[in-house]
Amino acid sequence: MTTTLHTNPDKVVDLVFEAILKKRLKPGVKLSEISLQEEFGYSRAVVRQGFDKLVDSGVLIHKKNQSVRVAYPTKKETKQIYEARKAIENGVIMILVEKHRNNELDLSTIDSLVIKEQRLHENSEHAKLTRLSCDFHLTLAELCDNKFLVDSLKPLIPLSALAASVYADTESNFCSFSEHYELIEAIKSNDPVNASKEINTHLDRCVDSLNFNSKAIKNHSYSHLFN
Amino acid sequence: MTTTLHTNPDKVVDLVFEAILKKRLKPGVKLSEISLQEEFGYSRAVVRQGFDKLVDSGVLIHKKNQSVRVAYPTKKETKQIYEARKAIENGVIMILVEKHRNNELDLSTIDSLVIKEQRLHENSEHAKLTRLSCDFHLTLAELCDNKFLVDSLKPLIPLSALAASVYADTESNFCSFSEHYELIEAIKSNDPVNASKEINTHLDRCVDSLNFNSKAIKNHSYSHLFN
DNA sequence: TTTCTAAATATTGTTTACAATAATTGTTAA
DNA sequence: TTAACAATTATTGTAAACAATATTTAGAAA
Repeated sequence: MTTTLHTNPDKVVDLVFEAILKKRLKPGVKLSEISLQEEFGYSRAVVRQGFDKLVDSGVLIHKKNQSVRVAYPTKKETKQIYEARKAIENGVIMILVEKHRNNELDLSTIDSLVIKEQRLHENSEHAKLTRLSCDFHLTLAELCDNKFLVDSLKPLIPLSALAASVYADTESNFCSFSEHYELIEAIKSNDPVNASKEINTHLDRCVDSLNFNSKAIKNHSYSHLFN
Repeated sequence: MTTTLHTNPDKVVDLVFEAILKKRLKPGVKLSEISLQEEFGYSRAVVRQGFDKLVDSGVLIHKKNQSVRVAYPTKKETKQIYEARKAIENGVIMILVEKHRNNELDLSTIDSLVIKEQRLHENSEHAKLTRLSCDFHLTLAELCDNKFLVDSLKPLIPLSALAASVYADTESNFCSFSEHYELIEAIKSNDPVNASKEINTHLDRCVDSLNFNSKAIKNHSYSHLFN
C-alpha cells in the first residue's frame, strides 16, 4: 500500500491475506469477483484491482477467462520463497542490530509478541500461534522503518503460510517461538553474526520441517471464509 | 509479471520502466491515462492497470483525482531504497557464490555485459552506461533462478535511477563498472565474504556519490518521451 | 450406468458512458 | 499589471452493459 488507492482494493488485499494467515483460505481455492462483490459490497472493479495486486505478488493465480485461485506453491517455489525470505530478513536483522546498538530501537512490541506466542504455545493453540508467528516476522521488518523492505517481505508471508498448508504435516513445531526468542536475544546482545545465524537456521528449519511428499488438494467453497 | 494479465498492463509497466532508465521520464512528470491511450492505442483500462502496478511499487505517485506523477524520491527514501537493495542483493550474491562453487552458474551473459560496460566507459557514453549498469544488477538477480527475489529487486532499480536523476551531479562515476568487475571476480573466486563486501561498498558508494543539497524540479511534457 | 455432446448458465474481459473532481482559462476589480 | 474569483475544460472515479469464454447441467447414445 505504498501510497494511495482511493477506493478499496487494499481492503480486498488485506482480507485475502488475513483469510490465508488464518487458514480459512486454502491453496487452490477459487475466488470469483462477483462473490466478493456480493459478500462485501465492493464494486467488481475494486475487487478486480485487489485481485490484480494479489496476482502480482504471487498469492493468487490467474489464467485467462478463469476465476483466480489461491496459489498452490510447488516444492521448488516453496524453496524459492524461503530463499528470498532469508535474503530479505537477513537484511532486516542486520539493520535492527545496528539500530539497537545505537539505542534507536524500541523492542517492546516485539517482546510482548513473543510472550504472547509463549502463552499460546503453553495452551497449545496452534492456529493462533501460526498467525502470530507471521506477525512476528512482519513486525521485525516494520521496525526497520523502511517501506521498501516491508513491501518486499509482505507477499512472502502469506505464501509461506500457503506452503505450510500444503506441506506441513503438523504445524505445531513449524516456525517455533523459542527460535524467535533466541533471535531477539541475539539482537539485544548486539551480535550481528549470531543474529544472522539465528534467522538463517530458523528459516531453514521451517523448510526442513515440511514434508514434500504430495498430499491431496482440498477444494473449498468460500462463502463465509473471511470471518 | 508473475503470471498472466491478458491485455497488456505489463507493456505499460515496461514502457515506463524503460523510459525512466533511459532518463526520458524525469521525477515529478505527470502522466495522464488518456495521453498514453492516444499515443499507443492501449485502452484506458489497461493503462490504469499498468499505472496501478507502478504506484504499488512506488515508481509512480497517485493522489486522488489527480494524474499520476513519476516519483521524486526524497533523501530518506533514497537511503531506504539502497538499504533495501543491500539486503536483497547481498542475498543474490550469496546464492550466486554458492551456485558457482557447485558449478551451476553460467556467467557468460554477465561477463559480456561487463565488457560492454567497459567499452561504453572508454567511449564515455554515459547515458547508455547508466542503462547497462541497471541491467547488470537485474541480471545478477535473474541468475539466481528465483522469481520472488527478482520481483523484490525489480522496482528498486528504476527508483534508483530516479534518485540519481534528482541527486547525482554527474552520472559518470555513478555505479562504476570497475566495481562490477571486482564483484564478478569475487564470485568467481568462491569467496562469499569478499563478494558481500564488494556489493556493500559498491551500493554504499552509489549513495555516497549523490549530492542531497536540493535542486530544482524540471517539469517536462511527455509526448514522445518514450522513444 | 457411463460417456459423449449440446444447451444453458455463470464468470470474466472490455468498452462505454456518466459523475465527480481537479486543472486551466478567462474575466473582472483593485 | 496583478490577484481573486467564476466558468470552462480536462481528467479521473465508478458503474453499467455487452461480448467472449469457461463451466455446469441436461440429455442422448452406447
